[in-house]
Amino acid sequence: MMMARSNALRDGPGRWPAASPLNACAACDARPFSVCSAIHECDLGRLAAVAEIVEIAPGQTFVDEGEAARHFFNITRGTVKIFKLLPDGRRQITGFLDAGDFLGLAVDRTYAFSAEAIDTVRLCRFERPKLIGLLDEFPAFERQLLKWASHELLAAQNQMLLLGRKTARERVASFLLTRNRRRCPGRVAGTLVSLPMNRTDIGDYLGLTIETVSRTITRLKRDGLIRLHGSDAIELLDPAGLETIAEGFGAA
Amino acid sequence: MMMARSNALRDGPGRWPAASPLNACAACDARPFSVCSAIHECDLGRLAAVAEIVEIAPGQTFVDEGEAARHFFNITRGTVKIFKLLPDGRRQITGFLDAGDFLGLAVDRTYAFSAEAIDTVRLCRFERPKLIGLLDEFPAFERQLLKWASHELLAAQNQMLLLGRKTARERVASFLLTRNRRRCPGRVAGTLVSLPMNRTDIGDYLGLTIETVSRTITRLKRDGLIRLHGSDAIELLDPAGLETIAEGFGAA
DNA sequence: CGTTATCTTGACGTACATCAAATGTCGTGG
DNA sequence: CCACGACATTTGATGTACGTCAAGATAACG
Repeated sequence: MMMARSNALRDGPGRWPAASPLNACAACDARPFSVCSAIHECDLGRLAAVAEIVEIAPGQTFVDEGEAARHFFNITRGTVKIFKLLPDGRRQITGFLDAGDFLGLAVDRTYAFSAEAIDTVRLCRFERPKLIGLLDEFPAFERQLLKWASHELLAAQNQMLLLGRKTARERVASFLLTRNRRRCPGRVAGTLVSLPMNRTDIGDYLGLTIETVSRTITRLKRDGLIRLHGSDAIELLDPAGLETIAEGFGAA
Repeated sequence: MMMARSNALRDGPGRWPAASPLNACAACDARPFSVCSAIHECDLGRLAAVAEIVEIAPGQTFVDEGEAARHFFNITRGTVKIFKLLPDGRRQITGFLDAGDFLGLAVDRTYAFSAEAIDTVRLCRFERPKLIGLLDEFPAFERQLLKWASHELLAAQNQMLLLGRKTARERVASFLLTRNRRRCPGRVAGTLVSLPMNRTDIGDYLGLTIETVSRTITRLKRDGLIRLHGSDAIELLDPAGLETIAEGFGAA
């Protein structure tokens, strides 16, 4: 069984600009690939009016499982981890969210998950009633949100397959490929995967221990499939080979 | 590693009534607890016009992973299993759907899952463009669908926690409780859980083998937590005790 | 350059998988 | 009603992938 981990959160709250300038949304780097893209440029004022820009320090938890759900979030910079805990400290990370990702649907009055910033995160925070009001006003926005939910559901099913039926090697290969497919602002399409999260996080995402993750990465390296650039960036030397492993053909 | 299973599907197609009477939706048993409840009684004709009532024989697959996604579905009777396969036959069941459940969101042009009837299933089938047209027409319907997607997302996160971090005993206890919490038409709220799916399905849902499922059930029985009524119904003798196990307090 | 956290590597244990066989269940037909 | 398969479930014996425990090796940092 797994040990509780040190949840070393910096207790200083992030900066919380009291109000967003009306053009904040227009200037947002993340808008092109976020749900907000559904709102026409000329209506961005309405969106900005209900958005509060918040900066979260690395390691800071900004959503607590079980708390009354008061907000939706849209990540505009950095990476967030979403997780659930068992009483003895076992943890399952159910997703990593990057710039452009929307957060807060998996809720039933109270949050069903916690969320913590991995690096410095900037996000837009929406009070739930206000955002829901916006859905009434902009049907295209609601449609986009439904699309996002579908996308997340698809990812969740893939993750269930991974957690329920894949080997450690298949899990790590899948993880690296999934990470590589993300639009990371400032990264050209290529084979260098940046991993802002640490090995413990990767383990808790893949249903493995840190040791197994480390050993598996070492083995992929030995097999010439990847190369490490520091411990937080991995180059995919043979994406096709990794794909074959990830999809479970290794055992066929 | 897991073996490919006998996918004994009856190849006879189900009955496909050519058209639905206009009052079909008004008479539907599943409407009160399905997404269709968002459409007002007086507009049910519009819904019925795009719904095709289909009956699926036990064991018949009616959605194939990778096929072009042409339909949405709403289950009105029976139980369906949703699953993903790996090339060597390993299978992960990502959900069981009962009357009132909606199916078809986790899609990206092609279906990301397969769906098979467990018992005799009756469902409403909607061509995707037509249902999407209905969303434009009835915003409340779209809202309801977003709510359903959120609900599914929440369930998916719980399942990820189960698959990634729970023991076999915790998984089976969780499964029984989740099954017991469902609205099963014709079942009074109580402690008798009906299991239309077989042990192999349960194993593939919980990320375990059939043998482990069986042994775990036997042990829960020995411990006085459950009692078997045949092999497809289980009585929860101590729901609170099961809850304690399911939530992982056993190891705390 | 120590100090400390993170990552890697090694030795060993275990929960669950695999392989194999017995038992139970149910439909079918004599 | 009972005998007989065919299949699902349970039980048993054994294997193994990954977890746990314990050091080292590296990297981050003042």
